[in-house]
Amino acid sequence: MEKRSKLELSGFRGKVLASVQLVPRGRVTTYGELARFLGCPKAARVIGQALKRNPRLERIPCHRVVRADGSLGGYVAGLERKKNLLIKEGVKIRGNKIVNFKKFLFQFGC
DNA sequence: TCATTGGCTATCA
DNA sequence: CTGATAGCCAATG
Repeated sequence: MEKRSKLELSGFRGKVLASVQLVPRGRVTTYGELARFLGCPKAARVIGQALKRNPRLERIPCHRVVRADGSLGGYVAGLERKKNLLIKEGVKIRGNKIVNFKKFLFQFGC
């Protein structure tokens, strides 16, 4: 085992954070897709934990991560904040869900 | 070991 | 279509 910097996080969290950073602006991903990409499709909940436990909120675009059905899910800084950011990126939102969500969905390995 | 969690799927109104 | 509800499952602390 190599020694890791303090900024490096343990397995799952680190993977999640790294993967989220791969999501370009104007696109969104889901916890489930992330989990599947990491190899644990059922670990979607842990993805959320990792995102909320991120080392730096500004560094991780957690606002680009939403639920599988397009609902915003949750956000440390408040759902309104997340909504606002997504709209700013060009995502249309109705209520607490994304319109044409699949259209903005970013898939890993594709 | 237990409790917690920013979820997922399925089902119903 | 939207929303509300019920089980499930896996990592973190």
